[in-house]
Amino acid sequence: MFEFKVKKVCKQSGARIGVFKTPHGDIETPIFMPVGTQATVKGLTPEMLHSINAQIILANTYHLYLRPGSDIIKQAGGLHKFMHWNKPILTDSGGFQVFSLAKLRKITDDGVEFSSHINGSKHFISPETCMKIQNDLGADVIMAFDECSSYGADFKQAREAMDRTLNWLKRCFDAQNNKSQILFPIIQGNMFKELREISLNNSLPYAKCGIAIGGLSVGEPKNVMYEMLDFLQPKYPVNMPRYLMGVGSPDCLIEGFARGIDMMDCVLPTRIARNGTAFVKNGKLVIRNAEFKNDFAPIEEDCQCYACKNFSRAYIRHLVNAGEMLGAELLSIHNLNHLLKLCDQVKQAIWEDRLLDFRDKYLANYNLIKLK
RNA sequence: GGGUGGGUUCCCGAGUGGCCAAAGGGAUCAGACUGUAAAUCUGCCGGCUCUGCCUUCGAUGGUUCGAAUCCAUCCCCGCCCA
Repeated sequence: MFEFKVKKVCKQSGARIGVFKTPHGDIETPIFMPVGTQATVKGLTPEMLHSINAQIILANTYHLYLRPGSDIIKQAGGLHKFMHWNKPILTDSGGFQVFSLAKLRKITDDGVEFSSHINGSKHFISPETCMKIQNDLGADVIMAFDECSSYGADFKQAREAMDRTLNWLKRCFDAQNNKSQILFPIIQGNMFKELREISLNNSLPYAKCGIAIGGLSVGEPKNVMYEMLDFLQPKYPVNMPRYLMGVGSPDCLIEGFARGIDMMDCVLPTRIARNGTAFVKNGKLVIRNAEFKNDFAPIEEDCQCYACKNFSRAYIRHLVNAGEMLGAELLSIHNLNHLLKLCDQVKQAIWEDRLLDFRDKYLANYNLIKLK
């Protein structure tokens, strides 16, 4: 039911164009995946997501398990039906929440005991229960339950988290027998190449059609992340998608794809949208700032998204500053569209074997916004 | 006309002799945000030649070593009575 075909490898970088076949449709890679943690990409209806050509979205095991409960979603007929999204879905395992909600949990080899961030209630998630929850949710791609060590962790801590992740991976693999879902292992190992390599090699037996790189973009300098991706690039199997988790600023997207990554996700476009910022080709515009109060041009002149075709910076700034939800919505549409269009440009550059030229040109203009 | 409550830094509002350039909130302005505890958070928010100085709490004058705070007069505003 799952298959990945590489259709083109960029001679300049090794970046790939591929098609990832899933039960809910084909995904053309490289692709950016909007994040919809709580079974909704905040502010956008599925129709809006279709209109910007979103191909696959994320949802989150931890959050949906706590609320409304995976039983409810199972009862609804699965996530796709529940949220009216008929294209592919990927559910993250909750491993990242174990990391980001660190104060609320206790990790043992068996699993993670944690207090709900919503009401403090006690819960326990093991690799097995994580798989059960993700089975109930019914996403196409499901993620292994992993432990993400924090940036700055020493070798021993990183090693422990990596070992545990591998140990848990085997258990996830054994517990997962739903043929309509594909399990992605997650490579950990913090900033230690040696550990990353061990993690990758030991994950491969369980990687049937996809593998993920976790634990990056957790505070380290970008160069450190790029170096790690460079290190890993020649080591992945060719015939499966590679998913770099949680990375998605425009520059990182290009740099990641250039290093052979096929899929990325990130909350950044929708989060900064809600906080009044728009991606544009040379960086970002803090649209809530005073300089836009009488700027009646669209966010981006040549952008074809709904927000840019119909509304001005001044209007969107007004909405954002007035706390009107439409402001966040329009910026979210724009930002997601911006990243998805960037994927198209990357794809085009790969076809034409000029991805590194494209990257260099893009980065030369990035962060060079000087409007006034 | 009589009585009464009140006028505080852009707004609301605390402060009733020194620890007050003045709590708190809002607005404004700016910054951050990368597998979403985020429509959140942070900073700034009288001026300057900025570890100090200057101007400010309706106005003016006074008491005091010292006043947004006490006294006097005046000017506004709210409420009650006539």
